[in-house]
Amino acid sequence: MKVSYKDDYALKVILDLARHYPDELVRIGELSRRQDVPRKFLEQILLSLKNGGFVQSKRGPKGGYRLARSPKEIFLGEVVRYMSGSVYPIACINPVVKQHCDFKPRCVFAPIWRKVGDQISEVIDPISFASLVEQESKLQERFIMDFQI
Amino acid sequence: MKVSYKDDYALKVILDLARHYPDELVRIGELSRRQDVPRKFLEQILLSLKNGGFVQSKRGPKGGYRLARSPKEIFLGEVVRYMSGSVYPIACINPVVKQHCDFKPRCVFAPIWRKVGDQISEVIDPISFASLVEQESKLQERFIMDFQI
DNA sequence: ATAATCTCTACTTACCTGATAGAGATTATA
DNA sequence: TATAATCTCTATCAGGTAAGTAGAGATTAT
Repeated sequence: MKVSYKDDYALKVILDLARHYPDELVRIGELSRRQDVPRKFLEQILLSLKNGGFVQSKRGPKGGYRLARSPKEIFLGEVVRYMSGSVYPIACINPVVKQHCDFKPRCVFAPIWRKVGDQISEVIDPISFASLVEQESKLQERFIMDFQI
Repeated sequence: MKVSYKDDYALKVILDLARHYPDELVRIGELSRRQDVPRKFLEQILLSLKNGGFVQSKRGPKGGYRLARSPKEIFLGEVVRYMSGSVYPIACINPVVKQHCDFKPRCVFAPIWRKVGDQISEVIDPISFASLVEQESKLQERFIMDFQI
């Protein structure tokens, strides 16, 4: 797994939308400004997230984006897997990729990479965007406290 | 972490050398043939592994490569970290890379990626190449058993 | 002296990432 | 119903990285 800029942008944008869930539609322009993502690039990312079933959109004036589901039901693991394709560190392990190495039955590395992928999943699968929003407001509080002291 | 072809080649070659430790010098040509790695590419990889202190070389007729240390003292984690630079999934976490994102103190993702990297380390750090050789011969036995039955 | 080996640096090719461009479709509202 | 604000879609581009190739050079056993 490698978290590219694109993936990182996607996560930040979903987190932003999670903060505004469920009331407001958020325009691409706002997301682009707040999250510091190039606008035209963000358009593509949002399109992809829409196809992935993570966000919904509305066109025209007063249009914008919002999450397709509650932030409680969107998990970091899902999004990462959708954006970056797999959580495994090598292609031969990814079940989607047909590619297989010739020595497979006797390869001592395959089980290790499988385990690595599984460990990654155990970290990121249980984390919901609702929990991240909560986490964030705690960090924010502490930040303000530190500032006042 | 992403295990590229180059990284994968490096691991296979070290495993091959571990099998021949400590007696024999193994020539690039043999390694290239056995591990199915393009010869000129392998030359570069071995040079890099030499600079990393993993292998030693001898030139001239009867020259070749061998491990610089016992396979018991060479661990998967070391080699992966040396070859692919870092075990963390995103650059802002890697302590070597100075790059930092502006929102750092309030970023809820950073601790997650840090944890992912740490989990990866816990999987690959304790695995020695000696244990992989052992593992491999067990697999080989079972393979022959299955074949006879 | 020769041949076999490793050493070093430069180059090439293809693909991927991050980003930009611009025309098109939809919708609120004056 | 005209207009402007929004999302939608596809093409293109620049730069970097991965994978691999090439060839001249250094060392050493015999």
